Amino acid sequence: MYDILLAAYGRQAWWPAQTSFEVVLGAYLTQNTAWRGVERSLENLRAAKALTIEGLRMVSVAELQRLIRPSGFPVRKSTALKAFVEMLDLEFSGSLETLARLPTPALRSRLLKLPGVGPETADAILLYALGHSLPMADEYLRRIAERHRLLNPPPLRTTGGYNALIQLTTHAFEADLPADRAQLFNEFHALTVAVGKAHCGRIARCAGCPLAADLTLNGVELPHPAIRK
DNA sequence: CGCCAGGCCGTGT
DNA sequence: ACACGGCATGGC
Repeated sequence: MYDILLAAYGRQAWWPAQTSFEVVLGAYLTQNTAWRGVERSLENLRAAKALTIEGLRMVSVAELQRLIRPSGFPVRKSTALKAFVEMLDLEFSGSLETLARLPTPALRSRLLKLPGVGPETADAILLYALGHSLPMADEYLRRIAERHRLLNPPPLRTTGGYNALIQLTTHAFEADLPADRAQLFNEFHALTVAVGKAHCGRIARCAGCPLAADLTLNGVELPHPAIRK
């Protein structure tokens, strides 16, 4: 599946951001939101000099809500972002580098305690902003696993479903060297989003999907119907 | 106009 | 643990 997607879409060079902190902001803002809107919010933040830790610390919540409006849920997301900066200031001397020094399991646990941070946001921050090597999943991978019957029972939109997808990805890359795995996890998720945006929405658009024709598991070809869920 | 988007949270069972 | 509805905005 990795090879098929890489051949179809090429290297994705994720995460699309200039700084690690910008990755964090994007990870929050893209929750259940089209990336286009996130780009507009990030532009607003950039223009307001609020794209840095210091900048975000200084901006008022009301102003922050106005700036991130294009990516939706302004009340929840502004509160969550302020909480992230507060944690950074109180526990990690306001430094992402300090935060990144925690061992992966402790760091993940800490992130999950933050308001507005669930499994996907935590793992995106770990993998793309803090340089930790770990597999991650998202709604697109969940749909792919469901529609191509990669898991039995099919993964649900719950913590259990998310963990099942993480295990599946871990096993799939088991044979690869640890040094390569970070890059493979990085690229695989980016490719998942690439195919997801094109073909794996709530309503599947199978026409032209590189997975629909080629993906086989245990010798069984796995085209999927345009189911809706 | 209706449906959708790179989730997460509170409540009820 | 899981089901379900709410959270908000802009694009198509």
